[in-house]
Amino acid sequence: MSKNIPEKVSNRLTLYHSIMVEYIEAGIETISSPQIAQRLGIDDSQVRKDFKLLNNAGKCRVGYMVKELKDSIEKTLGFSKTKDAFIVGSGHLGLALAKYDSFNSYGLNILALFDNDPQKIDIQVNNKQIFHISKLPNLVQRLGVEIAILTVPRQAAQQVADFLIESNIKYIWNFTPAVLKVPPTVKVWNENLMGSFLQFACKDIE
Amino acid sequence: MSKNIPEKVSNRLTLYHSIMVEYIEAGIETISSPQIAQRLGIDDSQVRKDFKLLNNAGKCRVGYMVKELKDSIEKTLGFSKTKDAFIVGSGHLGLALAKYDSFNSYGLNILALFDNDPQKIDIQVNNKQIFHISKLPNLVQRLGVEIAILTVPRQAAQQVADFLIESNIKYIWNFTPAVLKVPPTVKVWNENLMGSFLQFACKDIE
DNA sequence: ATTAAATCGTGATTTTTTTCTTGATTTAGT
DNA sequence: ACTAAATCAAGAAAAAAATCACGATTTAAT
Repeated sequence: MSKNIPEKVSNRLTLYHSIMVEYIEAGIETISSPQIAQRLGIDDSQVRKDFKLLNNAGKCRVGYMVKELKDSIEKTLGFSKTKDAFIVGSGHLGLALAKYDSFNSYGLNILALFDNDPQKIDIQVNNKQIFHISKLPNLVQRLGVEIAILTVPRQAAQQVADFLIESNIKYIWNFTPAVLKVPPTVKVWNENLMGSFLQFACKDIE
Repeated sequence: MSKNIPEKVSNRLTLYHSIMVEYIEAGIETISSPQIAQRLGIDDSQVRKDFKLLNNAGKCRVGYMVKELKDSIEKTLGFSKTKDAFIVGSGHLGLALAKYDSFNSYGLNILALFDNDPQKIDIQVNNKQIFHISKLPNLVQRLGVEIAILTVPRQAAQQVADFLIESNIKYIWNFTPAVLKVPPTVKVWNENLMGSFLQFACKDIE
């Protein structure tokens, strides 16, 4: 783990992982690189190169063991390392993410949500409580949480981010369209929903 | 438009766009490549190369006109081209996306939602109606919709995708973790939430 | 007017990523 | 056993992306 896997590779690995899950459900034990490549529309040597990173040898004329591949991907991407996180902003998106149980299988554990709207406080969402944002610094410290998932409105994003940083949050997964200003000690991942989609949609929709 | 802008560039362009919006709100009229580069942690020549694609000349010692840049980005990424879409799957994520008004400013227009749960039918979400999935083929044809946003559970994903394809949907924005099998005439964009995040989160969280 | 600093534009360089190629290996069929 | 087809492995080549470097230009300061 932490071999500093490039983003593109990590992306492909999760796609491979989904295919492995599907194959296991279907009771298929081996899979070949051309099979995977065709499914994803990429080159089969690309797939083999990626698997090389996992130190997972295949067998000529047969392919790779599905179960082993799945395990290596999980190990490499750290699915089993639990990563605690808070969702900050309990609007539609925040609530949807709180209810999105798939996060758990990737090791992302949502502990609680926050909002500044008094109406939302103390509501339970998928067994997670919504707290007033003022409670955040204390909970960050007590629970040692380093990751915040930011789902507040764009206008509030920077201000809330500043507050998170003050509260000692180290990683911000930014679902807002704002480009946050942060010190170098804090890492931001911009989840740029539209960016990639526009590319996809505009390539040939004229 | 459709200069076949690489995904990475398109991603950066949306980030630049957000910064432009911020600058306009702040009443700042010019912006320089080092300013932007520092904000995003990238090289300033990279920013200039990207702007080169927009045919938007800067001025030495001054920078670029914020308003012009914003307009060029919008034109290049096709914000003004309305792209109609259906949301298929009215669970938490589908509903959250239906309520996510930012889509509109990028030209993505959600016309309606679909589900197979009779309890959800006819509910209005952000002025969009939820229809039974059986109504989809007809509406695709009548409204000429080509894009579907797939937010059903993983187990149902392939089956629903097959139905969409039969119904003549051409672009699937796939929010499920399933890797869909589609014919070459249909394009899938996998919104791989966890893929990129894992990379971000695991790089130094050990 | 002169100088210094900031910035653009762009060609060259480097790095990264992808694709191509070839040889070795394994399996299945004859 | 022999042959043919599928597949992996790994190095070479090509393509794409990012960074570097430097001359030209503009502005501000002296």
